[in-house]
Amino acid sequence: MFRGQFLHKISKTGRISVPSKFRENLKKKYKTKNLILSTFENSIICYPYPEWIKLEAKISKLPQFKKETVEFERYLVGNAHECEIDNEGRIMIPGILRRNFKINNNAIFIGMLSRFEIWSENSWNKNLKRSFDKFQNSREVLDGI
Amino acid sequence: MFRGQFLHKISKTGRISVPSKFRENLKKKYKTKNLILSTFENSIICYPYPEWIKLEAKISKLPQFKKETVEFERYLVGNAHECEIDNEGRIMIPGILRRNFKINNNAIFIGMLSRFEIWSENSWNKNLKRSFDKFQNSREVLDGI
DNA sequence: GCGTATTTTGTCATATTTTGGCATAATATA
DNA sequence: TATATTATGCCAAAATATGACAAAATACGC
Repeated sequence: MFRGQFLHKISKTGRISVPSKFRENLKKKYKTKNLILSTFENSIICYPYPEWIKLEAKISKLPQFKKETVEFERYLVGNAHECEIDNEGRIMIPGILRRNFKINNNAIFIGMLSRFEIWSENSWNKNLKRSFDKFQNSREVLDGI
Repeated sequence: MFRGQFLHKISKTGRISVPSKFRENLKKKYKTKNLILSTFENSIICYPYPEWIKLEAKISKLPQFKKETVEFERYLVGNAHECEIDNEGRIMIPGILRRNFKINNNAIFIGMLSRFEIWSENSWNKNLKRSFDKFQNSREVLDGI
């Protein structure tokens, strides 16, 4: 499970090291060094490759010419970049994602159990504030399960 | 599988390099350098040659005189251009397609699993905004699948 | 606390990918 | 047929990604 929050630096070439705890989980649970980075709200969302494949299997069954499903596919798959963790434990975040999310210096990794997110420090801080306000509501969701 | 998003430049003569990841996939999975480009919504849609052949097989089973299917066929098949990836990894986008989609300087490649799309930067950005609004909803669709 | 091991970061060299330019070939147009 | 337009092949520059190594920072055991 991916848990917790980590602040890491990005190199000029767009490389950033994945938190070692996340790497450990990837290895043990998923037996992979591969991630798919895609986009969700204001962050980059990272799926272990096997998790993403499950998702993709579903997507590939959607109709190819129906407007809504095509838009959805375009969005989700069109933003999905595969990347491999190197020997130093780093990934390269493609330039286009870095630009889209204005991730320059520091980034924040957020564990989300079966996946994790990467935020620019700025938007995380903004988001955090909003989240705190909403938190009171969203926590009640759990009580319903 | 074709995934991700890539911003590339078009030469004055209409050539553009196909993202190397896409080329890799074409080689491994389809063992071809040939694409069929056609039109779909506001973009150029690109099929690996073998995928296009499958599509043609489906299309040929459609009723031959039904208004909607004929129009669809005319649109998709009537705009289809075959093209080959050259030694530098580039294709030539036929002038007629470039003009139709106002693709001048930059173009964006969008991976769509079994195929990919080429957008002018402008219309992609416009489309992106619309999609963003819908995304929150469409993503929840996945939870239901 | 201190020393050791691990993790994260920085830097450099190399390889790959993308782009630009130009000369020639093919095709269309007058 | 001559001319303009468009397409292709080839080479090299520029931009970007990757691999390897080592320094700095952090975590961990005692």
